[in-house]
Amino acid sequence: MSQLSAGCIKLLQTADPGDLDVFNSPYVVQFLSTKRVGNTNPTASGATPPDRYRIIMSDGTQYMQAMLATQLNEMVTSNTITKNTIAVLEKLTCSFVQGKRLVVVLGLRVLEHVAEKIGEPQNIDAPASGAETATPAVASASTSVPTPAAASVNMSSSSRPPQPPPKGRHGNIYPIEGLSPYQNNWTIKARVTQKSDIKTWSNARGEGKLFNVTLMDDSGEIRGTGFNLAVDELYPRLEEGKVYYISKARVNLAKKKFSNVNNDYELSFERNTEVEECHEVTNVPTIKYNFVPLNLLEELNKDAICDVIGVVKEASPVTEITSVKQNRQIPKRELTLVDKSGFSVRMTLWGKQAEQYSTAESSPVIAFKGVKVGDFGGRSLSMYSSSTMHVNPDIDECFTLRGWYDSSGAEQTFKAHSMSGGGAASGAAFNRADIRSLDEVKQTGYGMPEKPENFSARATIMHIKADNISYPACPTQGCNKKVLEINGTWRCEKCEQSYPAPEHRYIMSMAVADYSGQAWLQGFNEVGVAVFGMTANELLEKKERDPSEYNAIMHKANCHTFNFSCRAKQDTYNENTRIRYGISRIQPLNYKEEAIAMRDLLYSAWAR
DNA sequence: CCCCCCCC
Repeated sequence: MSQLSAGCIKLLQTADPGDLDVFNSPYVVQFLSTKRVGNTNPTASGATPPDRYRIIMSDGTQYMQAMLATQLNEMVTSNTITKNTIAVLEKLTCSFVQGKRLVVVLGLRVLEHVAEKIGEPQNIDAPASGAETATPAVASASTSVPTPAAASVNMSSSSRPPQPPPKGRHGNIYPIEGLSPYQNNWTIKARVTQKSDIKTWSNARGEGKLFNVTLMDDSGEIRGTGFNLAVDELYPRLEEGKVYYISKARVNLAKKKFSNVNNDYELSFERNTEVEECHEVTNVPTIKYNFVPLNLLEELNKDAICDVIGVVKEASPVTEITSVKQNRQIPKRELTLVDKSGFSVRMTLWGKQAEQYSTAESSPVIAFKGVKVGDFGGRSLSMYSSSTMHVNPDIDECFTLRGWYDSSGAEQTFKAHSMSGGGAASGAAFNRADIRSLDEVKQTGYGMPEKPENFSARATIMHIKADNISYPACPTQGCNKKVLEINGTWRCEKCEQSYPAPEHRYIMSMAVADYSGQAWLQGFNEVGVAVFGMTANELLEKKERDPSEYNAIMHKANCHTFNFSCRAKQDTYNENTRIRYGISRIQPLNYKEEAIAMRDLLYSAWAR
């Protein structure tokens, strides 16, 4: 029988995600289970997303969860890998986002099938205390704790500063990790991996301007900030991507909650701070990425920070939004990114990033570091001012994507993260672990202060409003506009066309209840299709043919329980302000799935 | 000395 790579699970669970030596080593593991997860599509809205498999792999001592890349799904469906299969992992990727490590198996080779589990492996996750609190912002964690192995992959040498002692004035080259307020007379040799816009502020304590940079060497990274005069002096001189000797800056304690740079300290550039460009750039790593494939974005939590790379399929013009909170106009631009996973996702650029984005090249590959995961339309991405984007970076992933897109990707259609393709409905994915009771939603004023809020609920239909259950809509794909009958044809004002017949679309208003109370939920076409199991055209036809059958269908729709993703939004109509609850997703209960989730919940409670 | 990261 094959020898499992004892200890590899611990390595995979603890290594720096950028440590290629760890994640490309040929570990021998045993699969304890393969489980299909997520993503059934009950609204009959068309394409089904690819299945994904979560696997449990063991080294005989410990086991951990991982995802199987979708291109390996066939190994599960064909039973090439099953429970107890022993295989060599040939390629893995690892992302680490908000305390949640995501290991994806990209390549493996089956060695043998055995009858039983080897050893008594323990769940490596079980006692993981402090996982959430460890590193709030993780994209940076990987860059800031490089192991020597990881550094050597990026650079020609794995040696660390301070050595060899550089010639001339830059005697004491310190590693960034070694900086503290107790050190003086240091010099760092670091690459600017990120430079912000110049920001101005004005508050009770005064006003001014500032900028920040992220500085990185192969020991770690640190944030540097320049205020006022230092902006004038240094902002033009520090360029993203270049390497500098920096000395005589002040080392302050970092306020961690405001920074996703993993360092206890940060630099403040002062009047006498010295900055000199360095042209001899060995030992100074370039940005390291932990790319999350676009199809796996829904594995990440809202507000997680991650790295992605994709082809820009579309780029909107710059528009301006009005930030209510800040009372100012902010330029923004939307990009649509796609990748080989077959998914597309929207990426929002802000401010200068939005304005300066070049549309000269039609479908560039762009690598993003440190972007925020949002839940608009299922999943969306947004840049922070600390995020970076690199167009056509000189890295393997970029070349791979370029080749794929030019040979086939450009012709492909892509799956969006949203269930409701129409765009009218939007909202977060259903989150079983975070179901709200209807009473809580009402009592705590979800959606109250003008800001729409998403929540998940599990509720049972009590009553469906029978009048105005649908409207005649434009049959043009994606239009959905109400059409008017004029002389026997149906006119769409938006498309400026007439059609022989409309396509009826549901506008559902229904009372639902859970153990805590009831609420009225509003839903569009997908909701009606899910509830009645037929299109609005079909339902109307039945109504006209046999009203009693229609009544029976309406009646039968009651008392069914669904998982809902809802959006609470304040709404004023006829001078009445109230909160309306829109359904962005509706899923019939899958009792097997629910039972498994409850079992897992019991197990996890028991494991603690 | 900022620390907001926005909108649909």
